[in-house]
Amino acid sequence: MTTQPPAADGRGVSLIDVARLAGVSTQTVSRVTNGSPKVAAGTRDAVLAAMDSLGYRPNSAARALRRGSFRTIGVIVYDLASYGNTRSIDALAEAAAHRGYSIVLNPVRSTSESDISTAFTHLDEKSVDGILVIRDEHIHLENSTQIPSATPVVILDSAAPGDRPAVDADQRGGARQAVEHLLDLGHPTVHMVGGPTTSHSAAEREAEWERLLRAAGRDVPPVVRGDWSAASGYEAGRTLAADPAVSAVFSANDQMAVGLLRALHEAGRRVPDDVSVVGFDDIDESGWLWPPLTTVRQRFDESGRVAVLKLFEAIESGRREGSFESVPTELVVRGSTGPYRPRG
Amino acid sequence: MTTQPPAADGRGVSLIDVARLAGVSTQTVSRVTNGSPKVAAGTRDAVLAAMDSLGYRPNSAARALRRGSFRTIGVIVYDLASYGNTRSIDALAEAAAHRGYSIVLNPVRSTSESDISTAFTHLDEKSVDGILVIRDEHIHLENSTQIPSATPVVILDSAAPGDRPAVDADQRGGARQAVEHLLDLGHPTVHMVGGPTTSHSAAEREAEWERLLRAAGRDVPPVVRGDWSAASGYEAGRTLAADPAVSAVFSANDQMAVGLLRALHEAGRRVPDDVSVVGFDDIDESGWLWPPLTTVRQRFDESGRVAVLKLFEAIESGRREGSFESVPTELVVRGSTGPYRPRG
DNA sequence: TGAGGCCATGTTAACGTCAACACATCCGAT
DNA sequence: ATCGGATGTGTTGACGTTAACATGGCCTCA
Repeated sequence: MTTQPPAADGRGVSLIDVARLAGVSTQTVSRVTNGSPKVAAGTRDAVLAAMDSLGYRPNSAARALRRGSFRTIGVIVYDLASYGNTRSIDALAEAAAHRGYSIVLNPVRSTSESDISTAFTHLDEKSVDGILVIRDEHIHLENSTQIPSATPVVILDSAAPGDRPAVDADQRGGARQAVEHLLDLGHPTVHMVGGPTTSHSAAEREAEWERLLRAAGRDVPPVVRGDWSAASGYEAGRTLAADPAVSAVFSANDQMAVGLLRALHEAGRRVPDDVSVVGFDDIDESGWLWPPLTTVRQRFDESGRVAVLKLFEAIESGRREGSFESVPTELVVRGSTGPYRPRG
Repeated sequence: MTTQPPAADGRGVSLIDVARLAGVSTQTVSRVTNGSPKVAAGTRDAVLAAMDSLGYRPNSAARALRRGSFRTIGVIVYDLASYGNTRSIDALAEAAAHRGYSIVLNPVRSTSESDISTAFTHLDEKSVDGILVIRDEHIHLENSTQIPSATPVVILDSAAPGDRPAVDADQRGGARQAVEHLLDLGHPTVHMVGGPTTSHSAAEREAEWERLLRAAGRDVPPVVRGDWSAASGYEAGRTLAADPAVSAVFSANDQMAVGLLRALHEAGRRVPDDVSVVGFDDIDESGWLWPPLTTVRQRFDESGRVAVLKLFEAIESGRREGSFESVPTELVVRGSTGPYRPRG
């Protein structure tokens, strides 16, 4: 029952100790820990008993050295503190743990080549079995000779260059849900608060928004651009609030929508009576803002899960090229959107 | 310039290859990688050149096996998706990376003994050099024989049992800043939206709130309790909005304050004219809510940094007992608080 | 001029695990 | 009786690195 203190001597208990106590060879002990069928029941029990009384734990460093794999996947993430990324990582870590893998976290500050290379090098040294890159910008892996060709890489949150496997939310589909919802409510057109130009998802959302407006023969007003922050949403909101033609706004994320709502309030434009607002992400607060925010929910956890599965697939199959997988979004209608009412 | 593909054969390049190419012994190469001073400049250059042309990367599994340390610290976190924890982890990872350590992430779902034990066991097998536990509840490490006594543990976010080193924001000080701010504004008393009873920080904030009210000879109204979520804040807000005596509310976190604001809006109680609200945390959105939220800012990044430093200290000194460190908070006054105005 | 010491380098062995092979049994089929 | 083939177990060596010790050359100082 493992209540023993971990052996008087400072060092850990090894296969040898267990083998000695059980009166077998180390190889037999190894077979037991790895669940080999070629062990007699009696022997197995004796070994298990010995392991238990000694409090034996396999040493994964030795294991890793021996088999070249550490049962570990490296995660390179550019903005750990963002809502979605955290969600994805949480789900991803669980999925990985479920398979007996651990996560080595590697937050990267800047986009610079050298930072990325360093991260890859670092992970390579750790003998990770695969690498997951969470990144909403276009990634130049081409230059990264740092990635040993043997290590599979999956990109999360962005289209991947070349033929690498990638996972992303269905940005286009989500934007479509948002824009169609607003058009269905009778709004003559939809204004857009866009994300930063470097962002892949921002570009996708905008492209789809524009495509739909054109397809419906509506005006395509200029994009008011933010940087994802609530502060930038507020700025955008001040601009939009000043324009009486604005009756519906699609914000590329919820945080900017928060600032947007405040700007509209301050300008005396009521939501949703005067202006309807749709966000993107469905962060925790969205449903409890005033008014509660209609938004496009991303299944971040699902993305994380899918990404790990793809990675395992690559690890196991040894294949390096891969397909793109898109995770569906869902429109959540709340109080911030309503039917179009001409000014009067 | 490492543009070479990593050697035609599948396996990695080892010390032996480098040594052979440079015409020295493996030990000398090892000394170079570890920056030993006892290497002649000429030899060092030759070795570096060889490493470079071969694209050599040290194998950390072998290293770990040899020296029993993996230059890795394990992080056990109970709620990865929470704003503060993410911030802390981000800062902590950077501080660790700075010292050449990596982070193994170990999110834990439940509080159950077995879950915790599993996490510890898992990390122990990974030969981590230290463990950081991020947890806002009281932790029963006593029962965890799983922790090898050799591995230092630092607790972040909570008082630690026994004499283990711990780091936490100055919960009491933060609560004091909030309550004193409201009393200074002339409010006869301060109502409180509390966090879950299991939470350490919630308890601290409440205790201080109560202490201050008593010290000032004010009424101590019953705590309206939430679970940190905006949804629960909304519920709490409905209760408080119905009570005309409520003129100032201290919410144990910002998320609940979001829901609280909405409930007050809906009930027609204006903020800050009728009711002042103070939150805790200073999440990204707080400054852009309507009205912008006065709140107590936690320096999550600082907490993370301090925790790693403490851990390194423990790793290096070998000492296991440790002190408690508290990270100061800061009151951020915004639009949600104003002077007391008797109803009328 | 020789003793002592420092310096740069090499040699050996070991960290804990597991794959590959070798070797006993024991079984049933010829 | 003999052989082929399971079945369970032991032996050997290697994964890549580094600590500990060994060596040989050169410098300094008495």
